[in-house]
Order: sequence, then structure tokens, then C-alpha cells
Amino acid sequence: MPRTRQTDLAVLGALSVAPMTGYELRAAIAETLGHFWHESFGQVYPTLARLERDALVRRIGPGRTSGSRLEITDAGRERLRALLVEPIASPPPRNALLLRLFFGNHLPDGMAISLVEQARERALDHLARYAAVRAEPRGPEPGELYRSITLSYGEHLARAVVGWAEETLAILRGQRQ
Amino acid sequence: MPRTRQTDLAVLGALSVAPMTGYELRAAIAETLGHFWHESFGQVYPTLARLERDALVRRIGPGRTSGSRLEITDAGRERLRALLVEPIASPPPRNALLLRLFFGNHLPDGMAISLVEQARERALDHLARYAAVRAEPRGPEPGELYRSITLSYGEHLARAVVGWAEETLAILRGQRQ
DNA sequence: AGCAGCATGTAAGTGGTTACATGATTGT
DNA sequence: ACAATCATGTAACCACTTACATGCTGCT
Repeated sequence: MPRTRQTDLAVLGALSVAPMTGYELRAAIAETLGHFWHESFGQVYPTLARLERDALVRRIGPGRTSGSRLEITDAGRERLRALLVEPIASPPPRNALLLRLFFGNHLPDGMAISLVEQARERALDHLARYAAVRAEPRGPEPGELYRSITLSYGEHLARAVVGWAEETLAILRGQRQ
Repeated sequence: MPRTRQTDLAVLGALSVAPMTGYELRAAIAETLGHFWHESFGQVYPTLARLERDALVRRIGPGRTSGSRLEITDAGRERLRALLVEPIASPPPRNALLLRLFFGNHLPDGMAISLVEQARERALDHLARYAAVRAEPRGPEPGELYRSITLSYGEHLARAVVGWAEETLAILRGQRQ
């Protein structure tokens, strides 16, 4: 079970909400799934072409300006369900921050502290953005519960990073003198 | 600043601790950095060949059975320091679990709950492994502080996942009846 | 003699990024 | 007229995984 067709899942999932052009699709993914998913144009367009060839999506009327919107077909919805229940193949872990920190004794003075501070700041940044999203008024749409659950995941993890960073900074700063 | 040469960093870092064969190197990375880093053989050997060509590592006496150990050179140590201070280029986020959960309303009944349960279990598993590592007796080696810091990161994050999972399970189970 | 573990590599393929090229539409 | 944004794609490249091929060493 390769780690493949993840892009298909994201694309079909997004199109299951509403028909979109490739451009809108990418924007929708960046906006809505942005804090845990990413697709580039170089990935979106070839994927859409393939999905269209396999009749999982279909071209319909024009988008906002030019271009044609793509709509998910029944076969596409079926495919989406099939992809959703496939076991998750996690990519091997690769945490660049921890890799650097692990070799912290080779780091120039103060660098380790600065790395941890940056991590803390980034996490606080994320928390602020999540709070902003939470503040937006929303109706009780069907996907709303699950949107909130993914947001909550981001919040828990960001808070954990802040906690770790503050603990670690206390240790590293204590170590210095 | 491409997301490249991360493998160089991991390899040079590991060799800065002790000379190793490619095989030992890979095992050392899996053991010590295992919870936040990964290298495959198909990556390790070409990298070692390139580093040797660039005189950042050098072949020395045989390993435990056959094969030759590789030692980091002064140029290699310099390179390592240079890589360590390079800004971190994070790969775009791609969380397969959240992607599935986000489209949770397309998931068959009970599937969302099962996904969250699995995530909880995996996190508990990680915590158990971290605890085992903590229990191993260790001397106050130079890298020990930083090893502990990366472990602590793993612990904070795993606890966050457990917390999120339990909160989420309560919500999803409440929703069902 | 045979097996487990040590050791080294290559080849093919994949998923993905980045940069480039191009053009239409809308608002100012 | 011009700029910004909408829109669609391609080409080159990259890191990485997987699978395969090969052979040595030490133990039983």
C-alpha cells in the first residue's frame, strides 16, 4: 500500500464540496486545509487531467472568469469513499528541527536557544491563526464538526510545542551560566 | 534554499559521534534518531559515496565483520557546522489522518472514531517507547542534554495527540446516539 | 552445510517542487 | 493602458522509496 494517490484524495474531497476550476481548487485547499495539507499547481493540473480521463471528474460550465469548472462524478464519489477507507501510510518521520537540536553540542553558542525560540514563535503564530478561524461565524454545515476536529488537532499540537519550548528554554538558559 | 542535503546533515552528524560502516550508520540513525528521522539504504550509500568524493568523510579500517568504516574529516566537520546553522526549510504539511477526518462526513459509520482511536493508540505506543528509553541508564555524555530535549519533544507531542484524541472521541461518541 | 546478520550497492519508479511560459479577464 | 488576478499547463529536477542483486562472516 504505497503512500500514493493522496493528491487524488485531496482533490476529489474538495470537489465533493463544490465544482471548481483548477485554480479555485488549489486556493480552496490552501485556505481550508492549509494548516495540514498542501498541493502545488504542478500537482493539481496533471491530477485533474488524469481524473478527467478516468471519468472521476467532468468539465462543466465556465468558472468565475474563464476556464472550466470541474465536477465530481458518481464514479469519482465512489473513488473518494474507497480512498478514504484505505489504511493510512505515514511517511517516515523527518523533523529538521530535532535533527539540528540533537547535534546541539556542535551548534554555535546561543543557536540552540534561538532554534527553540523560533519553534515557540511559530507555534504561537499558528495558535493565533486558529483563533482567528474560530472567531469567524459559521453555520452548522455538514462538514463543520470535522473541520472543528482538525482545527482542534492543530491547537493541541501547537500548545504542546509551546509547552515544550518553554520548558526547554528554561533548561538551556539555566545551563548557560 | 532547497530542502536538500538533509541527509548529509544526518550522516555527517552521526559520523561526528563515531566512525561507522554504511550499515552501522543506518542502524545508528534508526536507533538513536528513529523517532524523528529516517534514512534508507538507497539514500545512505550514494550519500556516503558523494561525501567521500568531496573528502568530507574518509575510509578507515574494517568494520565489525567486513566492509570499511567511514570517518568524518575536518572538512566534513566544517560542513556539518555549516549545515547546522542553515535555516530550516520545512516541507509543506501533509497530514493524512487530518485529511481523512476533514472529509469525515463521507466516511462510513464508525470509521472516524476508529481513525481517532488508532491515532491515540499510536501515541500511547510512542509514549511507552520513550519511557523505555528514559529508563535506560546513561552517563552524562556531551550530547545527553540534547538527546533528552528531543525525547521531551516527542513526549509533549504524543501527550497532545492523546489529549486531542480523547476529547474528540468523547465528542464523536456523544454525537452517535 | 546452512542460516542469520553484516555489508554494499544499483535500477526503476514516484510523488512532489520549482520555475517557466502563456494568455484571458476585470478593475482602475 | 496597465496591473492584478484568474487560469492552465509543461519541463526539469529532486529526494526518496522499493525492490533487487550480490557476497561475506560467524555461529550452530
